[in-house]
Amino acid sequence: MLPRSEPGELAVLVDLPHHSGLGGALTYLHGHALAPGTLVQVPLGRREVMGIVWDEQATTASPPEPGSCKPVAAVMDLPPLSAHWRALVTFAADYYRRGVGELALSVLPPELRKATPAALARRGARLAKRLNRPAVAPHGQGSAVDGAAPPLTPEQSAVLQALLQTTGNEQTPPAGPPAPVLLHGVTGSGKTEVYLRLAQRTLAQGRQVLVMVPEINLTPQLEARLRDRFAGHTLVTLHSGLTPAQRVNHWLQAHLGQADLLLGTRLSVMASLPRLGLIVVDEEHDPSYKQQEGARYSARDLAVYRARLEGLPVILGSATPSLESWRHAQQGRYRLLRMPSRIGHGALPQVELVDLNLQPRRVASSADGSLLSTALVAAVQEGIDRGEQSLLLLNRRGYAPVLHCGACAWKSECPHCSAWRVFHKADRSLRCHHCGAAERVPRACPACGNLDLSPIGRGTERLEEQLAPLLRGRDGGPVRILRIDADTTRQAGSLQSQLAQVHEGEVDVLVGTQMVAKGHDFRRMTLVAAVNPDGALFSSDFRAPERLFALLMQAAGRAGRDPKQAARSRMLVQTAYPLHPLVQALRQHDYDAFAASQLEERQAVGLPPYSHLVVLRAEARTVQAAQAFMAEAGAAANETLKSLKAFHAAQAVGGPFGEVTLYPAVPAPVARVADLERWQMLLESASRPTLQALLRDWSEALLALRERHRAVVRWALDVDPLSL
DNA sequence: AGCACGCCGACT
DNA sequence: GTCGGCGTGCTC
Repeated sequence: MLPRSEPGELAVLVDLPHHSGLGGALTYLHGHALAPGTLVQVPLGRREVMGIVWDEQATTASPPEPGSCKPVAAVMDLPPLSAHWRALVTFAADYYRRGVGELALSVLPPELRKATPAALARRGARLAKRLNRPAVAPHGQGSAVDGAAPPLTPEQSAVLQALLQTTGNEQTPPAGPPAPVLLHGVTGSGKTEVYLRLAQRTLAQGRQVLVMVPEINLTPQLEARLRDRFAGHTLVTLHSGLTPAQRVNHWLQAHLGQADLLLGTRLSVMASLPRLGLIVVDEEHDPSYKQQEGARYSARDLAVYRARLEGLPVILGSATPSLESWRHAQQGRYRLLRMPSRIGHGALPQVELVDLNLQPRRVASSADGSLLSTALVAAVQEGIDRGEQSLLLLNRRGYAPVLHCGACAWKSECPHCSAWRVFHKADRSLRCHHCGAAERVPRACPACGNLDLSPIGRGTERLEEQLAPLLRGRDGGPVRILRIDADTTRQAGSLQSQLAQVHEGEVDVLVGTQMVAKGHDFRRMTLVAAVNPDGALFSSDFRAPERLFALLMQAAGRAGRDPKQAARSRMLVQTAYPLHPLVQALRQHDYDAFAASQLEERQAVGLPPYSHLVVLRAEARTVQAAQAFMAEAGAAANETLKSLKAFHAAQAVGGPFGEVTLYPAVPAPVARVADLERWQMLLESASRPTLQALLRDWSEALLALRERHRAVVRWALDVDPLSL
């Protein structure tokens, strides 16, 4: 039992990395007690930093010498962060193996962390002034009121009816915390209206609503719709695209309870919402909910945890649920509600397979045999002739993925990465998509001087170029092709303006990467084509098929959104594997069949959701350094596992001890990036508690390896990794 | 992580 | 003679 702290001592979290040895709270002095969750400024070394008063806890490291504690420098005039918020942060830090202080401070807006009490007071005054000004309707007439809700379809009614039973209502409050709901609704089935109705009820109860989306820039319609429907309420957004000032203002409005709705990306799951009453996670399958650096949390999983913690309803919505959520629903841990039909008479587009094995006459082919089939070109032309639009999907930007010398077999290898540099014709450059290194395309082969360098394979640039001469515009003029990918949308606002062109009908054919497959409501789109999806069918990444299926289902949803055109809307899939279960399921729009086949495969080899994974990733200057670190880390894991087993046997309590499999360290799929060798080691267990118990001890042991492995530039644990 | 202190090369 | 490279170490 640790001695109780002296009166006047406070536990305060500051942003120190986990490896500093000061992962927990530090002790500071203050004249009187401060409520946990209070923001304070404290001296730390030679600087002054933001800290959060924390609950007294046994893990608080005692100061090296009594009497060496410094006093709190300033107390921020802000309501303390709630016990719920603190519990969420504590859980996330523990589960994802990060320092509590590091995590807690990292989820505050950066501008808030730099703020002084005076600056915060100024901001607060400005926000209060804005709040007192009456909300104004679009044309300045009186207070804004919420917009009218459209009538519900029978399917929406049924789902809402079921949901109201789950979430209770004024007359019959629910018994116990409501189970998470998985809303499986095809694109265009009207999931959003269900969210809106639930939000309406929650707002009417005087509570806040959190709506999460994968990427806010890709779904401007949702924000517009929420603002329109809830014009009488305050909506704020939270995402990394905001200016620092906007971000802190929006965060404060949520924290102060001034905002009724928060629409945001994954980082908003950690927002402070004192009156929170409902969480919606739209497109719950989307990989962008998983943070890929720092604390690698899954915002979807944390949303479910937060809802349970606070006893709130949470709705996960998707047309192609993640297999994790799907399994939970099948096991009855989540409640499954379904919306299988499209609103109005809109049918999902007819999916037609173009069997590349049966395509002898290639309209355009490139060196590696990838091609544009006559069927595809004809379908696009038909659309143009009717004044409709087509979308061609190719998940590869640039002109060609590699440049090749026919004389000496030189290839455009990146000098810093184990990857090819991509040929970008637009600016005549060779660019590495991993480290960003760019160089002008050489005139001649750097190895042998041969002048004849040929591009191999095809990216969006080349597709655009090859397509143009094969099509003619509606009035006999040139066809209007627009390419949208990360290269054409680098500038701020360019994505919006390019999308506007499509909406205005100034484009016949849209060529793009997956970024155009998400969410956009293209009214004139009647054809969607997947040009070359086969790569993902046999990828080494076990989640590649799941991602491909979601992408293609989502892409299919882009076609036929106008019910008048829905009947003749099509999706073309060029594939050499027309009998592949994924392709067959796609053809039938059959998510259930796809999920069943995938789950069967996953179960057979013991992959998620039938097991839980943790990956240790490390980057080092040399292969030897990476391997040496991995060897010691692996030995430490085995040690930890052994003592854990012994402890479990001695205790002779609890359930059976879950087995943990430790796989040998292997190079990452792209083994070298920016001159750093990347290695990884996988741990797998069917028992999450066992894996977590192992992780708690192992991660501490890993910290001790730091000094002896200075050559390892960085390493990190990835709990529940999305890609291996 | 910051931000020190701490010892060795080219310059106002 | 100083400015500055990043190695090592500490922060209640």
